[in-house]
Amino acid sequence: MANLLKPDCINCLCKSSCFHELSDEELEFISKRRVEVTYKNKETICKQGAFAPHIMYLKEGLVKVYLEHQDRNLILCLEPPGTFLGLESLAQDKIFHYSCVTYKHSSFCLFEIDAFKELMERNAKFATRIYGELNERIVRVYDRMLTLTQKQVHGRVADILRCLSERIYKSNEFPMTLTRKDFSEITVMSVETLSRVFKELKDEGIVELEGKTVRILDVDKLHQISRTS
Amino acid sequence: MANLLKPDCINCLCKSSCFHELSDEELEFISKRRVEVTYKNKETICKQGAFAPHIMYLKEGLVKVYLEHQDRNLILCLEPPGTFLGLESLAQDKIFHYSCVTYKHSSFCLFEIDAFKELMERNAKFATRIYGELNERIVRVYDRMLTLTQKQVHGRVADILRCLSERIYKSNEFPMTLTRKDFSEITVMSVETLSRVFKELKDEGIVELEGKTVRILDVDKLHQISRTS
DNA sequence: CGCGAGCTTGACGTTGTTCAACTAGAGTGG
DNA sequence: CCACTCTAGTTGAACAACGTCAAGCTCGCG
Repeated sequence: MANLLKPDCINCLCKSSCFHELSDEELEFISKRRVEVTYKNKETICKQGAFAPHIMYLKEGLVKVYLEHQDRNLILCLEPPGTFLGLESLAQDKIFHYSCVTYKHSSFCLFEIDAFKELMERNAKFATRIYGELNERIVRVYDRMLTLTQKQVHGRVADILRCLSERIYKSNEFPMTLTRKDFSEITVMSVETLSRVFKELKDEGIVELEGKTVRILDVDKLHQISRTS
Repeated sequence: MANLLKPDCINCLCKSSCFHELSDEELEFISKRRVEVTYKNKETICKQGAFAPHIMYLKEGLVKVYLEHQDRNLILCLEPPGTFLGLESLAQDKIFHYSCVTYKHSSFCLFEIDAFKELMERNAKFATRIYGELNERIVRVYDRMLTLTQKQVHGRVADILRCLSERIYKSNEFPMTLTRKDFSEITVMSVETLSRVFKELKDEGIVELEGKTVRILDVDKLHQISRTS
């Protein structure tokens, strides 16, 4: 570790805004019950059904959160840096309710689940913030459910492109780290269908998909496709 | 009102178990910021996008929670008595994130949202219980998402029948208060397809659907259909 | 140069929707 | 009490959307 200062939650620059509610004493408490881990691409961060010993905070990278179902998976959402994973395991049974896998090299802070829970019970404002995090996720999942059940293939592809552009990378141009297989899993369609939809989007000049970058050329049309399914 | 005692949260027999965490003083506090309302069948309880002035607690009845999307709706879940509605509006913007409509005559307690929130900040154990309620919902929604995106029509119908039998009515025999239209909306398919699936389930002796009662005759087969899609 | 993974393309099959016709039962008015 | 209407439900046939299968392409890599 190049940094002379032992990293901790007090001085951390990438900590969640939820932690702003904590006193220095509380930050020190949680800092002592925290470890940092990095994962390579395609590594499993947590496994559906396994014990949940910690809450995970994604500092850097990109992960998919998914349910395992027979040979197919259902991707619940993608998560960019700055999000907690495993919050669903706090309340009931300390079992992971989903699996997570990295889409690229990613680093995490892991917090002992009991310490995290204790902090929530001690500090109501912190609890409220965490509540808000979970809440944001649930509202996003509602929306995703709408996309997957009510929209046709074009709308679904448009929605995921918008998600990557607006929520994950916050730019109209972003790297395509996902393979066609990944992307088809997220949009819940076959790779072949995805390929055909991409072709149409390219032909109509709505997106550029050359090499390893995606460029959204016509945001309005993409929105329109998203709306009109 | 036949009851001589003014109804309050302290003596209420159908209050949420979350309220067991509250002191008498806190119960009195929330009781004063509470009203009771009853709705007839098909009445709208809350409207997606509108201000959320209260948290709703379903004492008796049955409601559908759904997102509005163009001319079609996406039903997020059904809720039986004993559940809170509107918890998603606590954290962020005090806007209802979904609409709710009764499926039959239903009665609610409505709690002022700010009072509810204050209670959560004052009493961490109560907050934890409410957190748990939201959490249970999110996990259930994940599962529903799996059903709707990964299973074929037979599996989806089987899942909803199981939901009604196991979670809502807790019996293998229950009244069919839903119309075919309602049911098709829940299972996300056309009424015609639903009709055909019902016919097959009847023909195979798995369920009985005569008149206004549903009787599940072969639970194992229903589970199997649910699993094998 | 050959190999293989990831991607694309076309032909065809499956699933479920749509449209239209028909049926049964409930409610209404004469 | 009966004819009439209306709605909910059922059934069949045509059709659309998407998946599957198979073949071919492209590009990086040994």
